[in-house]
Amino acid sequence: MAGSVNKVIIIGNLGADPEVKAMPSGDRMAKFPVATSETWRDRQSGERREKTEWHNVVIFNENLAKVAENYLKKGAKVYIEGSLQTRKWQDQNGQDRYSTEIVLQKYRGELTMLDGKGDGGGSGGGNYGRMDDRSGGGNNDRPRESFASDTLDDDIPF
Amino acid sequence: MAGSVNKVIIIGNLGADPEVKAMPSGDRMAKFPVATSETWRDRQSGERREKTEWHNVVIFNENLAKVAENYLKKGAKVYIEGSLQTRKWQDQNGQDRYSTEIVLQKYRGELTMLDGKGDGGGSGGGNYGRMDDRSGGGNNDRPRESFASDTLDDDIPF
Amino acid sequence: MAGSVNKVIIIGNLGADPEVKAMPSGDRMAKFPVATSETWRDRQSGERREKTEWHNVVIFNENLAKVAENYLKKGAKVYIEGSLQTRKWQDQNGQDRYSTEIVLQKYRGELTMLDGKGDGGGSGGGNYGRMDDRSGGGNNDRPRESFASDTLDDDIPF
Amino acid sequence: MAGSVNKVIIIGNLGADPEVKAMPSGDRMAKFPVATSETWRDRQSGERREKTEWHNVVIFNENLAKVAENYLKKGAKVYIEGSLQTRKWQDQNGQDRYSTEIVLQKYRGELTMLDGKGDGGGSGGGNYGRMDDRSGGGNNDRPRESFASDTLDDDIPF
DNA sequence: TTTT
DNA sequence: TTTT
Repeated sequence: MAGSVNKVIIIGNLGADPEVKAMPSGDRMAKFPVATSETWRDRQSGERREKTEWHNVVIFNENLAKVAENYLKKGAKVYIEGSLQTRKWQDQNGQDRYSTEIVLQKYRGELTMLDGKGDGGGSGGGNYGRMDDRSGGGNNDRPRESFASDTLDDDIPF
Repeated sequence: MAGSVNKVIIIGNLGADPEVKAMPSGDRMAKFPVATSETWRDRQSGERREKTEWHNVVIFNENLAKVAENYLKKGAKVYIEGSLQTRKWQDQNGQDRYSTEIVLQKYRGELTMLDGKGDGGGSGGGNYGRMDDRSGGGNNDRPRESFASDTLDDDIPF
Repeated sequence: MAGSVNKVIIIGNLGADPEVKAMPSGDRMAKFPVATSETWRDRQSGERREKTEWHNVVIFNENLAKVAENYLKKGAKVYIEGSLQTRKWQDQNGQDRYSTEIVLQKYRGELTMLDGKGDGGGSGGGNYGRMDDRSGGGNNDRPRESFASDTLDDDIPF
Repeated sequence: MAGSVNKVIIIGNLGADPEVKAMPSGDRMAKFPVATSETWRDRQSGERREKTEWHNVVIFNENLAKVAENYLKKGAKVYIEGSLQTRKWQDQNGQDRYSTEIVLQKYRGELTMLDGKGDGGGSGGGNYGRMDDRSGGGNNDRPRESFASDTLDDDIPF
């Protein structure tokens, strides 16, 4: 279908440390749950109420998976931009089940840490602020920090 | 949780006519599936491939439900902005199941028709472009078209 | 034009305290600058580089203007969702000038504080997490905290 | 600054054919204006009113610039995702002026055509649906249609 | 299972 | 003028 868009933006907190696995290709992937919630005051009772939504975030992306592995942990607040995918699987009884996930594909999606924890000292220490992966296809073995140099063109006179 | 965001933006086509029902409150709700898809050329085989994702859209909103009822049908292209909600239900065997939906709450979310049906000229021709619901609480029985008058302040000198 | 969307999402830090003014209607408006920036390492020199972008945020919204007045100050990190507007004005020489702003209209837009500063104590203290204004037209004189009760329908069985 | 986001999403119509130029690097860039508008009915007079906003879109991206050159023309409806940049320049009197643009950097941003020109059936019909550029650094001289093969990983078992 |  |  021409002309479609599938985009999810969440800001929330990790409910658990990321699980990181190697995929058959050798690339790593990471998964973690993120909670978003809304609070409001019930009109009738005046009581405070809260509704929490849990999102499964799956990162198929070597570089962002490393970032998740190294910098994210339970409780961290993140900005995540990905797309929705519903995956079909079979339960133990052989019945079809479906899980909807927020997926950051290779070269797609963004992950930004929102905890003001800074860059942890060290000179020239890493800035892992906006971590989207546009490092390009092929072998990009430079450490993650450097690939941001691919994402902004510093030669163009705006 | 303070400081969370839960936002989905999709552009896609309705896979079926909207189902519209009255809720216990008397308000109408509408549901319909929307497909988004991506196409790419397989790197190995050179073949064109496509992956379609289906999204369940649920509108808890009297006015937008009417819009869906009156203007949307199978095949229509729409812009939808809502939030993700995973709903738990029991299947016929009493087992827990989960469905993730894109929900447009009362006073939240946007629905814009993208089919170029336009207003085709003519005076006062209907423009149903951006249909978000901000018609306010309480009884708003004016026809949907007029409630946009609540959403932009025409008195403010920018 | 049917079918258009005009949406800006920024996460950044206030460069100054909000300016709040009363409008002719008596409603308050608020303005403040927000900085976003990107850092990367220059491919040639290996030096760290940074580019900061400044955004003028203008809130035409009694409730969110109050929130800005009471809770935001220079340095605060915020999530802002609004729309782009370019405003024409005349400079001292009578020449046309244009300024582009991120505008949160009445009943439109969102403002979320991302500093983990919490709810500042007090019993049942306010949760000012997601602050979008959907409080409806007409007289809504309840304090800001309560209007969130309009934005989520707690009667609907999901 | 760690943790910032600068994102604009518009759906609107081109006000003119794209201007395409070669940059010093040899890459092409494209520029075009896009209109978004909102209509509403004036609360007092009952008259229909409309406010159109013009956005300058600038594409610093060889592949998307080609797409713009080859497929977009005045009147076309597009989905654009980019970031805000305010550029400083001097007018003929040497006075500083500022222009705010929606910029699609190299390897960043999305451009999707929303005119229902579709692929109209037929085998192998062109699909130019989602055109974001993630083709990677370096020379990517394959025709634009094929670079999408870089953007989705067809080897990963979801 | 997070956070406020 | 922010922030890291």
